[in-house]
Amino acid sequence: MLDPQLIRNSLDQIQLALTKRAYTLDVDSLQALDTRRKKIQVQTQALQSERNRRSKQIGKAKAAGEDIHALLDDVESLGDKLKACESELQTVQLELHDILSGIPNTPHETVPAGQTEDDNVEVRRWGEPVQFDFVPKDHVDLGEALGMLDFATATTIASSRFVVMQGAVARLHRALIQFMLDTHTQEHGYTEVNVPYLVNKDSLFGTGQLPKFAEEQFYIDKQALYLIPTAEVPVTNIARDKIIDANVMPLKFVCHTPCFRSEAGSYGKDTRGMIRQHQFEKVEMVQLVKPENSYQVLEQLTGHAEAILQKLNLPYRVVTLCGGDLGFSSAKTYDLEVWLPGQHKYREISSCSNFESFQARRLQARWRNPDTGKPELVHTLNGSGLAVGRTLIAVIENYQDKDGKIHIPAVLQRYMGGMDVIS
RNA sequence: GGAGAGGUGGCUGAGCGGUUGAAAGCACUGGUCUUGAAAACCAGCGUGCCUUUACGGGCACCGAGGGUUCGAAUCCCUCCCUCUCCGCCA
Repeated sequence: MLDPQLIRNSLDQIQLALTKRAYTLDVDSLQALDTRRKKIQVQTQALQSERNRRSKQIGKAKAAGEDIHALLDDVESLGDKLKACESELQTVQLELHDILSGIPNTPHETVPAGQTEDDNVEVRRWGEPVQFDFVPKDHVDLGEALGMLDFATATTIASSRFVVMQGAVARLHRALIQFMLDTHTQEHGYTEVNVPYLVNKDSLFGTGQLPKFAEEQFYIDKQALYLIPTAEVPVTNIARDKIIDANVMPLKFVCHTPCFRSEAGSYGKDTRGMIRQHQFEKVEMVQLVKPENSYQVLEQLTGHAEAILQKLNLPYRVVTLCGGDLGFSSAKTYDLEVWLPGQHKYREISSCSNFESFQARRLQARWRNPDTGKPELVHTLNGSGLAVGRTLIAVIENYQDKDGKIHIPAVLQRYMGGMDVIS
């Protein structure tokens, strides 16, 4: 949610910023609604004030043993008027809140203009795609040939967009998780957390998945809980309705969870293999920081995700998302794209974002600024470090040999009981 | 799932229809005292919103949402959560 203060006072500026993400803000109706809100609020509060004043008088008169009938008659006429005003105020405030909570974050000034992912700007590349002296296979062919990836069985168990992993590939998947968690906790200073995989509405609202993206979520009607689409939701919500002590900041959490996405609206997309699944695992980094640091932290956090790819020796590039490709809550996002020989393409494997105070305002996640003594909104950031399923794909495809064996990256061998090749 | 108890400010905890945004204590901040510190004493100390050039004034908030009343932290209803005991269970 954007700062209502800014919306009132600098609406044109916000509108201009939002054009970068091709979002058109209906300035006129928003302004008209807020003017109405203001008028009704002033009126309501005046009536409430009057009622309070007279009720106090009645209290005093009664205590003094005076006759209160005249006073009661006097206050009677207030009631209906006040009720009407209060309910109208509530209606208008709800309407305003609905509109406000549907407006995306304003992009940071360094975010490039553009409509689609084709307009994203490459920042840097790391590593050289391997030149194979044979035609490289994709992870589906490799995994099925090894008997360790089984999409058909998963479909009979659940539906499409699931997978069954077996043997050394299942273990490699687990090894990746361990390796990522160890790296972030031991080398990057994150605290490991374990969180609920089911969350309530308020949590999803807080991070911005609701109300706009309800279709993307798996929902359990009976208990009114949602399966998490990313650890970002439960982990960031650790700070909901809290005032964080300045001297424990920044809060840095790393968390491994499964993620569940309905993938509504992406029917034809990435139907082959493990790229786009209803269920996948991810290691997520989340930071809650002082506002003045957040862009510096975004660079660091992106570096932490890159470190995993570098240790795995997987070639990748970093792109800055353009305004049109930016997520709803994000002010600036770097995507990390790993080289997949099977697709002969760079594909997204991590997304690192600064949400500034956008999520914090929805969450009421604050810290006490020692300079002002007042609670102020924190800035929230997160980044995948990394998407485990896609990392598994990248390892399988980049480390294949002409016999269809998968060589295990050196940093993972200790998690594989010393195994160095899967065959 | 059954029975009971309870949810009040950063924390502990009083209030159970009127002048209570809320006693008291702790914590915190400023001051006095002290070479310094501690102790003691004095003062201050919730959040959001509206209004005002400013000083200030006003409204709302005692788990959430409704209701009764001139007036609700206090009474009634619904829901959520926590704790204790019993049952069931990884």
